[in-house]
Amino acid sequence: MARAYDVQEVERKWQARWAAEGTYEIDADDPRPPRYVLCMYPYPSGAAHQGHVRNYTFGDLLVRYRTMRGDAVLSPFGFDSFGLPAENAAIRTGEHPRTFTDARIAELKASVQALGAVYDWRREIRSHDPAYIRFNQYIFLRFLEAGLAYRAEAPVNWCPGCQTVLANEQVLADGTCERSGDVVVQRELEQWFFRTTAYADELLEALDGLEWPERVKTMQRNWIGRSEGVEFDLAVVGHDGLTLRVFTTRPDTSFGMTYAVVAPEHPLVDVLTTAEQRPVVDEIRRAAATASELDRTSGADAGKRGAFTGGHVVNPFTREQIPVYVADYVLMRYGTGAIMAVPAEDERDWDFAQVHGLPVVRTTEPPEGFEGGAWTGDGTKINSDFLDGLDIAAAKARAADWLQEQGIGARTVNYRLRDWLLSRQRYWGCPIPVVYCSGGCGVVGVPDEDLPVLAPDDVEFLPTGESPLKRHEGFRHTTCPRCDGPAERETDTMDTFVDSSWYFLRFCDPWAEDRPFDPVVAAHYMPVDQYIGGIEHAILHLLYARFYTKALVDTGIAPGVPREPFSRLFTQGMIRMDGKKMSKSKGNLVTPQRYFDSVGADALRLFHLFVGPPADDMDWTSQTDEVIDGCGRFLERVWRLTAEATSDRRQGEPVSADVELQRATHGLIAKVTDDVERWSFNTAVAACMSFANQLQQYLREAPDGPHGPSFDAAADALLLVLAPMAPHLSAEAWERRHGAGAHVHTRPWPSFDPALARPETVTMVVQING
RNA sequence: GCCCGGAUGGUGGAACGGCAGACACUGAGGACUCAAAAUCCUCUGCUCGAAAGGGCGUGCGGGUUCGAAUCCCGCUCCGGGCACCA
Repeated sequence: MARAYDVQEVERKWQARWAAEGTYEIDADDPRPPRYVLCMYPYPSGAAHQGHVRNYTFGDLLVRYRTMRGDAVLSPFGFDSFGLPAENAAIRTGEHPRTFTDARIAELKASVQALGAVYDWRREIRSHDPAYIRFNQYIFLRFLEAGLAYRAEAPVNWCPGCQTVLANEQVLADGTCERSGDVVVQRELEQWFFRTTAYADELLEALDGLEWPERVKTMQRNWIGRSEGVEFDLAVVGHDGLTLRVFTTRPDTSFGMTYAVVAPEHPLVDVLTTAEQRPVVDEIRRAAATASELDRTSGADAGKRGAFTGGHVVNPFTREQIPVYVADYVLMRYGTGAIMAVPAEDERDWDFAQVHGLPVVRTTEPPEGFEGGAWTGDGTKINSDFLDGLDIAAAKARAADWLQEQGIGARTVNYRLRDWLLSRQRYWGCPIPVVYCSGGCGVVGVPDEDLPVLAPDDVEFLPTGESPLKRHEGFRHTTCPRCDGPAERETDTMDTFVDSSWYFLRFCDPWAEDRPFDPVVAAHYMPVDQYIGGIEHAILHLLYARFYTKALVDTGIAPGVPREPFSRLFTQGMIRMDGKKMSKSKGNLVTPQRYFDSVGADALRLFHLFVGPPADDMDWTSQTDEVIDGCGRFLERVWRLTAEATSDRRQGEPVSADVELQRATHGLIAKVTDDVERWSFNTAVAACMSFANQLQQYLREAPDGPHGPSFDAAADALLLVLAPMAPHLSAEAWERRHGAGAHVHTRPWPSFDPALARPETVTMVVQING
C-alpha cells in the first residue's frame, strides 16, 4: 500500500516527544484542577493483547481529552506483578519468578508505549517491588492492630490443582477453581482473614452514590446479600433448658412451621438424634463431610436428601411439638445452621415436605385459583392466631415484637458476604509479616523497622504443592521481636487482590518513604474520577478495594481521603473470537504488534473506538482486518485533506458554501464534545468521518477554490477533535500546519458557537393522516 | 429458579417518541492508468416495476399515541451474574 506518510516513523517521533517533554507528568502543586483517570493495572502476562488495547485506548482518549480541557490529569501505570503464572513457570522451567515477571513487564510496557498511550511513568508501581511489599505489610499490621485482620480455623476452599486455598470469590458456581478448573474441596485450616463483614452495611449503602453501571452495583448488592429477619429459640423436647436457635426472614409464617431442619454439621445433631435414627443420620453426616459443596448442591436428588433425627422441638407460636430433620439443604455457615421449615410458604421446604410426607399449613392466603405448591407472594395472614388478617409486612413486625416480648428471640441481619480469606500457600506473593513465638508471645507482628519481609531467592520450586518458603529453614526460623526467643515465620503469602486494593492510592504519592502515601496528596487526587476496566472485576477487586479504602481511612493511614475510591466506573465489553473470550489461555490472541507494524497504532486505536459502543462485547471476525484498514485509510485521507491548498486561497467575505462549512465545523465540535462526554466514541469517530467527507466535497466544489479562513478553521478543528483518538497523526498534521514545535496536545479543546452548530436549514416533514 | 442486559440490511452499528438504516465494511459500476495498485465518483434493506412510482420492513403477539426501533403488557431466543443464603 502506498503511504501518504510514514506511519511508524511518525508514531515513534511523537511517543519520544511526549516522554521527553513530560507532557503527561503532573505534580500535586499543579495549578490546574486535578483529575484522576485510571485503567485497572494489568497482570503482566507478556505483550499487550487486544483487550489491553481496547482498555488503554479508552483511558488514553480521556486523559488527552481532559488535558485539552485544562485539567491536570493524573494518569499512572503499574503492574499487578505477583501471581500464580510466574510461580508455575518457575516450577516448569526453573526460571525465578522475578526474572520471568520482569521480562513479561518489559514486553507489556513496550507494547503499551507503542500504542501511544501516555502515562506518568515516574509513578510506575510493581506489586513485587520491595517498596510496595513494605507498605503492603505495613498496612496489614495496622489492620491486625485494629482487629481487621485475624487468624482463624475455618473450612476453606482448597484447590488440589493449585495446591492452595481459594477465596470464596475464586470458586465458580459449579464448585471448580476459576483458574485451574479443578473441583474445589473443603478443608479445615488456620488462615488469615480480613474482616470485610465489618463493613457490609457501608459497602452496601454507599453503592447508591456511585456512578457505576447498574449491573455492577446489582452484582455487588447480591454478593453482600443482606437480609433482615429474626433469630429465635425452639425448646428441645426432653432436654430441659436446651434450645435450637433458628434464623428466618419470614417470622410471619411461624404458625405454619411444621418441622425444623438442621445442617449435618450442626452441634445439636448428636443430642437430637435418637438411637433408632442414628444409622440414617450418620450416613447423611458422613456423605456431607466427604462431599464437596458441588456434590451436595447438585445431582438428581440434590436438595432433598435428609433424614428424621427422631428428636422434636416446640414451635413457640403453636406450642406444638414438631420433628427435627437433618438435611443438606441447610448450610452451617449461614444464619444459625438451623431453620424453621414452612412448606406452605417456602419452595425448598415444600419440596422437602413432599418427599418426606410432612404436613403443610398455609398462613398466607394465596390468590384465587392458585394451584402451585408454596405461595411466596403477598396476601392476608390466615391460621395464625394473633397475626390473622394482617399483611405480610405487618405480620413480620408483629411476630418479631412478640418473640422479643417472650424473651426468646431478636431481630437480626444476616449477610451472604463472608470475611476475606487472604492466606495463600504460595511463594510469589507478598509475605504475611508475622512470626509465631515458641516462647508464649503467640502471634507477633514484625516491627515496622524490619519491613519489608522479603521471600528469599534461594528456594527450590518443586511441584509438591507446598510453598517453597515452608521448606526454607533460613527464612522460617527467626527470633521473636518481643522476647528474642525462637520463633517461626508465617510462610503464607497474601492473596494478590490485597496488592490491587490500594495501588491507586500509592499512585498519588509513590515517592513516600515513611508511609504508604501522604494522605494529603492522596486526598488531593482521590477519588478516581474515572476508573476503567473489565466487567470480570465487578465483584472481587472492586469490592475489596472499596473495603480497603474505608479501612485505611478508619485505621488512620488515610485520614481525609474519600471513603469510596472510584466515583465513576466504566466496564468495557469483552473481545470474543469464535464465540469464546479472546485470551492467552485459549490461544486465540490476535496480537496488536502486527497492526503497529502495518497500519499503525492510530488506526488500531481508531478501530477500537469505531467498532461499536465501548460497553458492548465485540466479536473479532474475518471482517475485522478490513475495518481496521478502513480506519487507516481514513487517517491517510485526513493527512491529505489537512495539507490541502496552501496557496491561492480565496480571502475576503465568505460565500454561502463557506458559511456552510463553518456551520459544519461548529457542528463537528459540538457533536464530538457531546459524544466523548457520554462515552459514545463510535459516533464521535463517525462524525469525524462524515466531516472529512464534507470537507473533501467542499474542496472539490467550492466556487473559485477554498476560502482560506473557513478551510483553516475546518482543518484545525478536525485535527483538534481527533487528537485524543488518533494522537500521532493529529500531532504530525498539526505541526505541519502550524510549524515546527507546534503541539496539538497542549492546545485547548476547541469551543463552538451553539447557534452556528445547528444546521441552517431543516427539512420539515409533514405527515398527513398518520 | 431468581436478577440483569440484548435482538435493527449481507456484516459492525446509528437514530432527545418525529424522514429507520448515520458512519463504516463488503459488493457492483465508472473515472484516472499501457496495465495494476493507490486515489476519486456513483449505487448498494427486501420486494413489484422498463421507468415514474408503489408495497413491505427494527425477534413475535397485543396496547398507548396524530406518530413507536424507542413507552406499556404478554411471549420467544441469545448473552451474563447469582443459585438450597432460610
